Amino acid sequence: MAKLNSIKPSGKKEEGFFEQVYEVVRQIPRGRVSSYGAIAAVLGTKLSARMVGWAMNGSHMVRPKVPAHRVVNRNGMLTGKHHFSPPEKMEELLKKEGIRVIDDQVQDFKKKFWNPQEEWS
DNA sequence: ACGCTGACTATTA
DNA sequence: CTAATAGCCAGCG
Repeated sequence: MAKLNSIKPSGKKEEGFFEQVYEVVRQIPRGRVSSYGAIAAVLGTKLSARMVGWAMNGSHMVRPKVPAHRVVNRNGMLTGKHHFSPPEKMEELLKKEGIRVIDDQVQDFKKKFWNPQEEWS
């Protein structure tokens, strides 16, 4: 385990890349899912979707809560489900939203895919 | 200031 | 078809 902290909100306002990601993810409507690459593209870092996922790391403590469970990888796989608490909560939430999740994979992901660029001018 | 890590993505073997 | 590697950007020690 490398660093357990990674992101630490030490009272300082983390204004920047993170808040941007949170905003976009919060725009995701219920019953829809998005991908890191798509969000990254809106932020301008489409070449590095890693930053998006990393930002999500802080989404857990960010207020208001960020629907990170609606964000999956390009394959529709719940790669970040292990970062939830508990991880099974992610697919459970998605299922409740009407999204079919089988084997950590979003069914009809392409159909449920929500493009942030559409809502994000 | 330099280096490392990271919930990804695309390309090459 | 599956597996492995490279590229990417931003924050923290």
